[in-house]
Amino acid sequence: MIEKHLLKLRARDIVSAEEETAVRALVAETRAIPAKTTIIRAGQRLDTSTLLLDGWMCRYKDLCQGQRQITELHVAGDFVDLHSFTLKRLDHNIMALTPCRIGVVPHERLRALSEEQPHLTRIYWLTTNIDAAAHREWELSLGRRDATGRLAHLFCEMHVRLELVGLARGMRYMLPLTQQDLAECTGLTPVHVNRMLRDLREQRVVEMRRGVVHIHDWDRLVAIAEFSPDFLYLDPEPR
Amino acid sequence: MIEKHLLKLRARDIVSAEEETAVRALVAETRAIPAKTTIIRAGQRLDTSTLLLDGWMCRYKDLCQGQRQITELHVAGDFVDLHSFTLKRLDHNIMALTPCRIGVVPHERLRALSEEQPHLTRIYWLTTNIDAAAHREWELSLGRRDATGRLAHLFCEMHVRLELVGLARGMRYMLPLTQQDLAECTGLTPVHVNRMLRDLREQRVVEMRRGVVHIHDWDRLVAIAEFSPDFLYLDPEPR
DNA sequence: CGGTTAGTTGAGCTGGATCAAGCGTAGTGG
DNA sequence: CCACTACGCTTGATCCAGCTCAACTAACCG
Repeated sequence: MIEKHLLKLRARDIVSAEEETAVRALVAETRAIPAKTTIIRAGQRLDTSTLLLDGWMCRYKDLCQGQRQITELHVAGDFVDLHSFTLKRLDHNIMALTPCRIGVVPHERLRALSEEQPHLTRIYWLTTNIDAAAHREWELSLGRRDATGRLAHLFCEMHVRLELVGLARGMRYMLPLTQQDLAECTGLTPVHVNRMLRDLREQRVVEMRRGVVHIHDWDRLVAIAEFSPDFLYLDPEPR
Repeated sequence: MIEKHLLKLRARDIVSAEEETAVRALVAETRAIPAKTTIIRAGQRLDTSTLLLDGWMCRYKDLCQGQRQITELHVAGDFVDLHSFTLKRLDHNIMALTPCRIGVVPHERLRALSEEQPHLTRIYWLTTNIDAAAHREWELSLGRRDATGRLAHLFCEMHVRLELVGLARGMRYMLPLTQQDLAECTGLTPVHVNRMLRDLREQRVVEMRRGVVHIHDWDRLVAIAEFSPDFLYLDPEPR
């Protein structure tokens, strides 16, 4: 099930057979996580990182009156907190949105990798930089796109990312988020998310029902979102 | 003038004398940049990175109707686009806000460093992860803080970051941004920024006049911003 | 079949946007 | 030295996208 992770890496650079072996050797154990569990809290000291093998997770931050902002979504194949290897503690929480299977990667293995595998280290460095690019794209959404644009952009982004790991079937994919979750991604209220989803549905652009997104008109969706996949860095290049 | 950069690194980990030599050897040439110049455009292929020695720069993204979002501010000592080493081209533009002096760092030197200096590589990886943490904090601002909170948070963040490199004098520091620039950082309009600055001034919390920020009441400012410096990772730890 | 959670809709409100005008000051050129 | 210009700051009036509050409905589940 680490296959999805390898698909992600290979979309960005060549991974040799030996490197693949090194990647496979990272995971010390796998674990099941129930839905709606916060597995990592901000500030907590960490000595392992989490590779998401199956399910959906998110990073989020809270303000003291309970307002929550989800800063990134994670799908199977994502290294959810690879950055904790250098940061040692996180500035955000990590929560399972659905039941998940994770691979636990001890930091000492990453450290050994960083001493012995400079190329693979650059690839992993790259993946954290791609995470940051997604954060920037979300900053643009939150700061400058209107409500419909934010939702449309999220649907575009997730379509491309899921297709990459084989989790989209044509113009349809699973997105097991509630409207509350979508609101926390987009900086809106659940009520307004609901209305904007209705608009998009009535315009026959996208439809989201019981955790399934169905894109009726990709071009219109891209136009509404002003979506460009550049920030996902999907052209493999030697690093 | 690379001293400020070393101050930043040493706030996060121990940098040995040899490593310091390696850092100093990164800069191939220095260059002066006039104010209001976009030095790097999204998509452009890069083979050098930019170390900001003096002045102010920002990363920004545009939507097609001209709405602009600044995604991060940079001060002297920051490695403005270290991430271009692994990304090869950026998803955002980089602009000088003031006249700047920069150090040009060829990617081949970073590549050699990544082959020969695993510890320093981890430190630089860390600094790009701290950049990402700042992006997350801005996502929280843009998504969930109100206009006053966003401005207050920006003033807190810049105070801490400037103090670190010796650019704050007590509760006063230079912030050479126009109200238009502040609006592009905070996802607001210049008019609304102006009004919220007036509020903060009349409440005797902060004052910003002709590019100088003067904090009258740090505790109130922190409370309005719900500011915590955790996302800046200022406790040095071995990586 | 009753309880719980998520989605839907309506009515009214408000934070921040928009539009427009005026002001202060630094530079520029005559 | 003053007129002129340009740019950034300030303020007022009005508008609207998205929020709040509240009630209702649909789906799921033990």
